Amino acid sequence: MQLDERKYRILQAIIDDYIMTAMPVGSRTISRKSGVGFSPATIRNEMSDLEELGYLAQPHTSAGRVPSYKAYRLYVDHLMKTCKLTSDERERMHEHLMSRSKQVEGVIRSAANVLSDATKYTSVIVAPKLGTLRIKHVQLVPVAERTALMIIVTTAGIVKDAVIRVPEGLDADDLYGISRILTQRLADQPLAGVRQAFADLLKNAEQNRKLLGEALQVIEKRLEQGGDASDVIVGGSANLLEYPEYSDVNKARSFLSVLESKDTLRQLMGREGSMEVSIRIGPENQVPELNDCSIVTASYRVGDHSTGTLGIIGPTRMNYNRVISVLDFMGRALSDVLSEYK
Amino acid sequence: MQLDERKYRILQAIIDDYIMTAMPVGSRTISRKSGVGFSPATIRNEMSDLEELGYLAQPHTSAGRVPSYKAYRLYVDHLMKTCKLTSDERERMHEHLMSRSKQVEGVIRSAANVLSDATKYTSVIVAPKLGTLRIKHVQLVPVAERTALMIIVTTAGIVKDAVIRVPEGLDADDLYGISRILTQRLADQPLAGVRQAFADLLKNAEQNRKLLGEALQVIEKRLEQGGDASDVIVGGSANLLEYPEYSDVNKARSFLSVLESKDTLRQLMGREGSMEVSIRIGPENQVPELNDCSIVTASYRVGDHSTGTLGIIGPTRMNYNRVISVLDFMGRALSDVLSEYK
DNA sequence: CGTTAGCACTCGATGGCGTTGAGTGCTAAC
DNA sequence: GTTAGCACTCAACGCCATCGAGTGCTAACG
Repeated sequence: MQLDERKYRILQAIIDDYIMTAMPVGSRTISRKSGVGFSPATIRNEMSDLEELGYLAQPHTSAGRVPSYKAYRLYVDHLMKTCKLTSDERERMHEHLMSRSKQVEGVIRSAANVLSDATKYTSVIVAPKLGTLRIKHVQLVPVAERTALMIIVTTAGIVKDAVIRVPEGLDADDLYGISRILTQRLADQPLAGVRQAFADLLKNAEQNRKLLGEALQVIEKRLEQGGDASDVIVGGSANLLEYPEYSDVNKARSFLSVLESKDTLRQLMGREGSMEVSIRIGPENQVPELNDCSIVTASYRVGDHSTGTLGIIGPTRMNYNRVISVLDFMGRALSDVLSEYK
Repeated sequence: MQLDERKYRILQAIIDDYIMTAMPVGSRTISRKSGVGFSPATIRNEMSDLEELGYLAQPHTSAGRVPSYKAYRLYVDHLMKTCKLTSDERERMHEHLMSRSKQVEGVIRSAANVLSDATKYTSVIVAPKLGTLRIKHVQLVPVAERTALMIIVTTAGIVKDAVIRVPEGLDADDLYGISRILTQRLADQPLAGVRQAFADLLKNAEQNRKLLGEALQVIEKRLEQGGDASDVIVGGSANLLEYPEYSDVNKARSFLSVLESKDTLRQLMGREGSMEVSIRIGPENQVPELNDCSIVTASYRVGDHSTGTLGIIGPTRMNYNRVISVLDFMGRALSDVLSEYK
C-alpha cells in the first residue's frame, strides 16, 4: 500500500493536532478541521490504513490515534511546512543575545536562555571542541611558591586555565619570559597540533624542560578529556515539566538526571560537520532516558576552524517547525557575535 | 505552659520520625519507640499540649501530627544530636574533591557534586564576591583589529575576562607593555579598591588614556553587577524530586525555576561574615517558592580576604544533622584546597 | 494526681460498581 | 468511493460502602 495525497494530508492534520494537544486524535476532530472535506467515517478508514502502515497507534481500542516515531520522521522530512520568525521576534532575540556580549561564556549563556525562552523547551549549547581551537596567547602567572596558573587564550577569546607546578626559584619575570616564548612558538597552532610544536620547543630549552613538560601534559590532558562541565550549558530545564508527558515525577527525574550529566549531553549533541539542522527523534537517540524525546541540533561557527553545537530537547511531539526556525536563526546569530572577536 | 523534659523528648521523637518517613506521626508510633516508656494515651495528651503551643499541627482530625516550623527551629537549636562523619566517608569526599583540582572552577563543581551526592539534596556553591579578591595579574591579548581580551587573574587563581575595545594601531607588543604596567600598578589591590589605583595610573599615561578608561569601566561594571551566572553552581537539582513533598509537578517546577535564577540564588545564599553553619527554615527565607524548604549554608575561605558560600537546599524535614556535618567538613576541605593556590 | 485502658468518633484512603461518552469497526445504502 | 447508522469497547468519573489509623474523652487504677 502506498501513501496517496489524501493520506499525507490526514496524517499531517493528525500530527499537527497531536503536537498541540497531546491527546489522542479522533476521526471527528480531523473531519471538522478545515481543509480536509471528508466525513469521519472516511477518515476512519484512512486512519486504519495508516495504523497498519505503522504511522499511527492506538493507546486503547476506544481512543483516538497517536502518531508513531515513523510518522514524526515522515513529518519532519516531507510534510512539515516551514514558518518564518517575525522580524520583530528576530530582533528581540538578537538584542537579548547581545546583552552580555563582553564575555564568550556570557554570550553562550544568553543564547541558551534565548533558546529555551523562545521554544519553551530545554536548550543545550556545547562549546567548540578544544582541539579545533587555535592558540592566541599563553600566559604563566605565579600564584604561590612553585605553583603557577597557565592561561591559554584561544580563538574567539575563549580562555582556559590550569594550575601547574613549576621548578623552584622561578620568579614572576622568569615566567613572563617563558610565557613570551610559549606564545611566540604556539601562536596560531591548533590546540590539537600542540604536541609537535611543544616537542620542538623542548629541544632548545634545556633548563626549563621540566616546566615545559608539565605545561604540555596539562594541555594534552585537557584535549583528551575533551572539555569540562562548563563547556556544556543548559537552559530552561524546568520548561519540560510544563508538558503532560512529564507529569509523572519519575520521568521528570530521570530527564533531569540526564541534564546533569554533562558528558552524556556532549555526546548526545555530537553531530557531523554540516551546518544543517539535524533532528533525532525518540528512539533514534541512544540514551534510553530520552527515548520519548526529540533532539534538534544546529551548529555555530567560532573562528575559521571550529564549530560548536546548539540544540533543543523536547517531547517527540515538539513543535519542530518553530524549533528549527529558532535554531537556524540563533546558529547564525551566535556565529556572528562570536566571530566579531575572531 | 513550659516545655518539660518529657515534652522535649517526645517532640524530638516525632521530628526524627517525620524526617525519616514524611508521614504524620501518631501516638502509637512514638509510644512503641524505645526510650520513651509511656502509653499512647499519655503521648496523646502531651501531643495535644505541643499542638496548643504551636509545635505540632494536624493535617486533619484523624491523622497524626506534623512538626511546625517552630518545632524545627527548636530542634536545630536545642534538640538535635550531632553526628560525626566516618573517617572513611571524609576520605572519599576529599578524594573526589581533589579529582579535578587543576582548575578552581573544576574544584567548585566537584564540591557541588560531592555535597549533593552525600546529602541527597540540592547543593549550591557561590564563588567569593569579586570585590574582595586581590588582583594578581592583568593581561591584554589582541583578538581582532581594535579588540582585545582583558584577563584578570585574582586570588587563588580565579580568572575573569572581558572583551574590550582598544584604540587603533596598538599591536601585540604595545598591549604586552600596557599589561605589564597594569599588573605592576594593580597587583595585590583588592578589586574593590581598583578605582583609586586606576585614577592614579591615568594621570601618568596620557596617550593610552582611552584604553585605560575602558579597562577601568569594564572592571567596575563587573564589580557592581556582582558576578555572573558562572559564579553560582548548582548540583543535584534532580535530587529533590525523590521526596514526596515534590511529587506534585507544579511544586517541582517552581523549585527548579528558582534554581535557574542565579541572581535569586546568590541573594538567598548571602550570609554574615561568620564561618558558622547557618540554617534558615521554611518561611525564614524570603523567596516564596522556597517557603517549605530549608537552606543550610556554610562559608569557605579563598585567600586571606575572601569567603564564598556553600549550601544545601532541601525540604524543611531535611536531615539537618547530617547536612550540617557534611557542610562543615566540606567548608574546611574547600578552603584547604583553594588556599593551596594562595 | 499522673497514667492508662477503653470506647466512640472522625475522616482520608481504598476498592467495587454503574454510568457516561469519545471513539472505533463494520455494514449497508447512496 | 463515500457516508450514515449502529453496535461495541473501554478509560474516566462519580458514588458509596468499607476500612483503619488516629484522635479526644472518660473513667478506673496505683
